[in-house]
Amino acid sequence: MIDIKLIREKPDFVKQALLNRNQDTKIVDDILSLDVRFRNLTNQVNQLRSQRNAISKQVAQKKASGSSQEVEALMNEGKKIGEQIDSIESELKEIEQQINRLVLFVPNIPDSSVPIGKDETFNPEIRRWGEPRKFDFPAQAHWDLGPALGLMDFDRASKLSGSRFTVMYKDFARLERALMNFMLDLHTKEHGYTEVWVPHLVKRSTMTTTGQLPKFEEEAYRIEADDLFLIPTAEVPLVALRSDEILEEKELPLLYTAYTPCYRREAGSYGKDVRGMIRQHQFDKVELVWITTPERSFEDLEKLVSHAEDVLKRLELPYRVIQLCTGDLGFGAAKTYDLEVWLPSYNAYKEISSCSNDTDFQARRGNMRYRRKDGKLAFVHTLNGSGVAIGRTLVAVVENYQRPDGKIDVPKALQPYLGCEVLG
RNA sequence: GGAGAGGUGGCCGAGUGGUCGAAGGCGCUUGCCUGCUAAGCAAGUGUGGAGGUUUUCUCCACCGAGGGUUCGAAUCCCUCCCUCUCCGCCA
Repeated sequence: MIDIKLIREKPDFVKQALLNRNQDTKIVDDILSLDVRFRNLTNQVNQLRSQRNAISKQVAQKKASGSSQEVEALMNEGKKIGEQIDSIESELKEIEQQINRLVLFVPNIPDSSVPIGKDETFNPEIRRWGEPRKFDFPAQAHWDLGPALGLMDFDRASKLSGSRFTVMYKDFARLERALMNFMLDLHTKEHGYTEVWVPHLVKRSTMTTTGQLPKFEEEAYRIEADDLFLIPTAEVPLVALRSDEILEEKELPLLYTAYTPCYRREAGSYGKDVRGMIRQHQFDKVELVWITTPERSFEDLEKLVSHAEDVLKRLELPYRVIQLCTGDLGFGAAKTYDLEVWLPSYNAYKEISSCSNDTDFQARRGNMRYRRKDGKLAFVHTLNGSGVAIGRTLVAVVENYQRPDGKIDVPKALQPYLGCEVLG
């Protein structure tokens, strides 16, 4: 969440940020009017409390030295003030709850370096790497190749679980596992990340820290009996790992990586990417998370992006980097780069990683602070990025490395993990 | 699922109705001392909010959360949440 003081002191700035995100600004006015009332009542109640505290002190003194009449009078006065306090407090509490609820629905402020635009058509391309392969035979989509090889099974997947699920066998199942290990090894051995193994079911408060709740509850799978949520990304447990803690400046930045499955209801994406395993209710991903300081978080984002890019470079998959404009930015993000890999079946670049600086947005929600060298406390900054989505990487490898005979060449970087040069 | 214990400042830990925002210790900061390091000595050291004469100050809140009793609650009562232990079940 953003600092309520920012709304209080620079409401026009916040409204402009919302407009840049292509969103309604009414929420700012709603919060402002509640806040005025809140501060007004706070002052009233503080004065009354101060009076009551003074009376209570006198009671204690007079009990030892004064007359019982004096004590009686003071106690009555205190009681009257107490009644006034009670009535103001109940109103105050209600207003505070409303403010807190609303503030959780305000998105992060886009960084000043983010281009302004109303939707994804305004996302600038930052750079490209590699050349899309020219096929001298009719290239197939993975949803044709996979089943033809007997390694991908969409029919039985839907028998088991419905749409947007996949079953894989033998070499493709191994490929999934190889990619997982390849990515984790790369990030831990060469990029300095600490591998973490995390729960896949998390509490409501954990999902609130990272911003999935309360606004996007309908997109998450929820276990009703225990009010637990299936994580939509390892970002959730990795970022919240250090919530409600005070870190030392010298231990920052913390670099975490984790492999997890990701579970998404994909509500509202009907008709999108319905073929193959591009958009699934369950997919594997290796996630990268930084917990860092405000001074360096934007530089760190560049590093994080380069770590995700390194995965695609080593797999020799053509990709491009785009920056999300204000209108396309996620709820918690101040700045985001997407990596898009070349997919022959789409004849286009397709998102395979999203890397964001959430600044102090998640840190405020999760109360994640650090003690600076000068002794002051400040909120940390959190970054997250896919390093990268494994299912889509498998698709990219299968489609980009396909051969005329329908089998798949294994990228050099994966050969040690698979122990062979051809799949199928 | 059954039974029990517990949640106090950065950490540990005392504190059962009135100068308790909270002893003590550790840690941290600064100074002194010291060939170096360590140790030692001294002082300081919670967070948040509102206001203001805005680098000095005042007030308020906060001892898991919420309610209650009371003139007054870390302390008493109720509800909830969380953690841990033992038993049962179980990969």
